[in-house]
Amino acid sequence: VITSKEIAEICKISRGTVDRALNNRPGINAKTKEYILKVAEEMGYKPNLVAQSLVKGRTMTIGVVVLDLNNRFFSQLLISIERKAKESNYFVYFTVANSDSEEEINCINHLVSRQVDGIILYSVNQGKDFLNFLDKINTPLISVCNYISDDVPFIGIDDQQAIKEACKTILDKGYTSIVYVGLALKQHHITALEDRLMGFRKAMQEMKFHGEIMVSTDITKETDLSGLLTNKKTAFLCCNDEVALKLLNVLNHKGIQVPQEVGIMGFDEIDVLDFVRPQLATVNYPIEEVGRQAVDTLIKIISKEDVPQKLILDHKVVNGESLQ
Amino acid sequence: VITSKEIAEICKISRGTVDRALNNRPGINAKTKEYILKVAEEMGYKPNLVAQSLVKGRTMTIGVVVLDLNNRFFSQLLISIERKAKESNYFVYFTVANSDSEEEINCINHLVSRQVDGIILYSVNQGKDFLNFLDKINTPLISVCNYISDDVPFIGIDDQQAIKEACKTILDKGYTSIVYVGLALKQHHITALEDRLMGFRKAMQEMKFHGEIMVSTDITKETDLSGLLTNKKTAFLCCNDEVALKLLNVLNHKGIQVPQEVGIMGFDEIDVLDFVRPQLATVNYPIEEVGRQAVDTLIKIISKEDVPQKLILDHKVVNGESLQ
DNA sequence: TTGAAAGCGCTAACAG
DNA sequence: CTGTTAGCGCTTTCAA
Repeated sequence: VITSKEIAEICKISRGTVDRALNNRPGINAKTKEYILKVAEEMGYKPNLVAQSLVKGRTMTIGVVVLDLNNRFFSQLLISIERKAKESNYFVYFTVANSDSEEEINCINHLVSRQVDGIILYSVNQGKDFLNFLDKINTPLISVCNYISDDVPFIGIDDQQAIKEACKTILDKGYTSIVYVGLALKQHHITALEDRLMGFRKAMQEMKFHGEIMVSTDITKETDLSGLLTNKKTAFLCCNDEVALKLLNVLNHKGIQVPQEVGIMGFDEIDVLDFVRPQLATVNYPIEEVGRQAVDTLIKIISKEDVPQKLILDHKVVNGESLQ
Repeated sequence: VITSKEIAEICKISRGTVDRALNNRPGINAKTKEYILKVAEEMGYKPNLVAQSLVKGRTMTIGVVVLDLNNRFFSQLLISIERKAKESNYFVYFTVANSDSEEEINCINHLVSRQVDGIILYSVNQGKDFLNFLDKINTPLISVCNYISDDVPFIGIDDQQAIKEACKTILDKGYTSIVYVGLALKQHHITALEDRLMGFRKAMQEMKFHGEIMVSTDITKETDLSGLLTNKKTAFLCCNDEVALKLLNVLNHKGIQVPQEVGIMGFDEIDVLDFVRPQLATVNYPIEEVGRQAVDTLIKIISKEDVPQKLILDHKVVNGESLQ
C-alpha cells in the first residue's frame, strides 16, 4: 500500500506534480510524468478513493434502498442499477429495508452519512413527516416504481392503467367472475400496490362489472377462496407475480386446475416466470429500463441538470397459458 | 449539513470536546456533553463516515464480487451477506464481474481503492498469477462456494461428495442410465462446477456404472439430447438448478414428460424451485449460512483473529417429483 | 475536564 | 513546468 505522498518522496519531487502525473492533468513535463507513472506502476499504487472523496466532496457512489430482496423484482432492478452505475463510473451501496419503515429511515440516514451522491428509493414510508425528512437529508434522490409525492422525482409505470388493461384482457377472454388478489403489508402502504387496487376498482366501475377483492398479508394462509364457490368462469388477477405464483401453488395443492377450472394473472413479468408452468399471463414491467433510467436521471440531478419530475414508462399485457 | 467543527464553533468549545460528546468518550463534563448533544440533535448533525474512514483507516465496508446476479443463487447469497453485515455494522459494496476474468480483476481493484475492509469473492479467476494478485492487494479476503487455493480461506460445501450422493439417489431409484449435464463458461473455469463434474466421474467409477456427460455453454441450444435415444430409464443430473430448469423447459418443449419419461435432478435448491412443477429433486446448498459465515469469518480476519482456512458446510439431497 | 495541534491521503490554488 | 500551502471532516495525541 503506497501513497502518492510516498511516491513524491521516492521521486524526490513535490506532491502537486505527482498528482498532475497520476491524474493526467496538464502542466507537467512529459519525462517527469513518465518517470512518476513508472514508479507508481512498479510500486502498485492505487489511489485512495476515500481520501479523494473527502477532498472532492463526492464519493461517486449511489445508494439503493429496497424493501426486500426476496422478491425477484428487486434483484432484477438491482442488477440493472449496478450495471448502469458501473458504466457511469459510479459504485453502488445497497441496503434492504425489510419492509420496515424505521429500518428504511435508518438505511437512508446511513447512506447519507456515507456521503452517497444520490439515492434510489423504493419506499414504504409516505406522508408529510417522511417528505420533510427526505428534504432535510439534502441528498439527490429518486423514487422508483413506488410513487411518493410530486416533490420527489419518480420513475415507473402507470399502475392503474396497466391493471385496467389486465382487467380488459381477462374479460375479453370471457371470464364472468374476476377476483383481485391484493397484498397488504402489516403496517405500511406501498403506493404501487394501492394504485393497482385502485385501478381495479375503477376498471370494474367503468366496465360495470362486479369484481371481488381479496387482500391479505399472505395468500398462502388464505384458505377461503370464496371466489371459487360460484360456478362462473373465474379469473384471479394478482397484484404481482410473486402473489400469483403463491396462489398457483395453493390452487395446485387444492387440486384446482389452472387454467381449466380458474384463470390466473400476475403482474411484473419477473424473470422466473420462464420456469413456471402453466405460463403465467402477466403485465410486463420494464424493470431493466427503470433501473437504467433511475441511474441516468439521478446522475443528472447530481450534476444539477434538469430532469422531468415524472417518467412514466410503457407497460404491456403479456398473454399466457394461465388464462384461457 | 453541519460538521462537528461547526458545532464546536456554535458551542464555543473545542473540536476535541465535541468529539468526546458525539462519540461517547470519557473525560467530559456531563453538562457540556448534554449541551453539545442537544445542539447536534437540533442541527441534524450526521457524522461524515468518509472522513471518519480516512482517519481511522477502515471503512466498515465489505466488498462482494459475484459472477452474475441473474442466477438466483447469487441473489440469495447477497441477501444473506447484506443482512449479516448490517448486524455487524458493516456496509456492503457489491459488484458484478459478469463472468469475465478481467472485469473481476477490475472489480477487486476498485474495491481495494475504495478501501473496503475485506472482500468476499466468488471468483472465475484461478492460477498463480491470480493468487499473486490477491496477495498484493493486501486486503482480507475470503472465497465462497468456489475454491481458489489453500492460501485463500474458503467457505462452501464438499461438491464432489454431494454429487456422489446425488448419483446414489438416482441409481437407488432404479434409473439405468444417467446423464450429467454440465455448464461451461466460454473462457473460464468455475471450481465448484469442475468439482461437481469430477465428483460425477468418480461416483461412476466407484459404482461401476457408465454415465454420460454433456457439457455445454447453454443447454437450451443443445438440441441433441442423445441420452434420450436409449430405451433405458434415464435421469439427467444437472450441475445446478438453473441448468435443470432450462433443461426442464427444453424437455417440455419437446413434449417429453418429466418424470414419466425421464428423470431430472438439480443442484443448489434455489428458492424459485418453490414455484416449479414438477418439484425438482436437488441438493440443498446452505446458501444462507455460507453468507453468514463468510461475513463472520471475514470480520474475524479483519480483526486479526484466527479462522479456519476451510469451512465445509453440510449439504443435503432433496427428493422431488422430478425423479420417480 | 478541556484545548491545541498534527495528521489520515488527496486536491486545488497560487506563487515561483 | 514545479513547489508550497491550505484544507476536506474527523480523531488522537499531548499539554494545560
